[in-house]
Amino acid sequence: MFEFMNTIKAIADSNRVRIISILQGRELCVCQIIKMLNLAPSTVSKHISILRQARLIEDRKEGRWMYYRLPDSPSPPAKGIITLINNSITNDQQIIHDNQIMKEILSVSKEELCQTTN
Amino acid sequence: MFEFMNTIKAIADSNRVRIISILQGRELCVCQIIKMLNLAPSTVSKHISILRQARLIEDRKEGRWMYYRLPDSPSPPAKGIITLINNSITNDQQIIHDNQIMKEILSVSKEELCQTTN
DNA sequence: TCTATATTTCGCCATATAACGAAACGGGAA
DNA sequence: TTCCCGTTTCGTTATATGGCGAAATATAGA
Repeated sequence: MFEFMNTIKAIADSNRVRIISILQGRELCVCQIIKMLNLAPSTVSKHISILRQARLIEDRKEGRWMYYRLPDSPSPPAKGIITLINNSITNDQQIIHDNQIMKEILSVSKEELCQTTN
Repeated sequence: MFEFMNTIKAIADSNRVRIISILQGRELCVCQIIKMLNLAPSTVSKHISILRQARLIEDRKEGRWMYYRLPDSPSPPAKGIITLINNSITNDQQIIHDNQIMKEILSVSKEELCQTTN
């Protein structure tokens, strides 16, 4: 029960659902997620730590950059919830918009992107 | 997105997950749910109203009693979440205990049960 | 009508949570 | 080492949430 509730509470925030959604099939660095959500870096970092603690995302460090992705082998609750999110919000306006923004973000080099973020 | 988040937030509380779980395959009146959760009637009523507002439960009034059950035709998010709950916590200690308590509750007539609740 | 009882609503309090900015941390580069 | 920059941690603030008891509501029965 604790693990299940922990996982549910991790996605009981729309910004965290947006992070899970935008990580479908790709890996992103924190500065890209910050740009997408348009929130303060400290706020986004907190959201990410909650998702990671619930094992809904995994990380990889490369130099100064942290990359996040959906787990390669998600736990049963994580798998169920990621599937639920995908099935529930694919046609959502916000999610469609996020994907458009992400296209623009990915068209800019990371060096250029990050210097305007902090 | 709003509907999905509303449904997720509705189950982002373990007492409300316990209500959904104990309503599997049956209809219960409020006093029985109060007994099961061992919380104040006003608290349980609030939990129930949140679940109802999210269309995770339906009600039926019979005299002074309100009966609640899972929806006959749940909305897509409700269906997904109810399934997720069932798959995730069937072997949970708390849920097993709740089912035992519910057996005892159902063995008592409602008249006897409710007079000790309020 | 009046009373009793099941449930809900309201008001309050304590705690949890999301947001921010400032400061700390960690790794690359000068 | 020293500086820079991406990220995280910390402290604060505003709002949301869960809990309770008291009062309101609704209905059955005397």
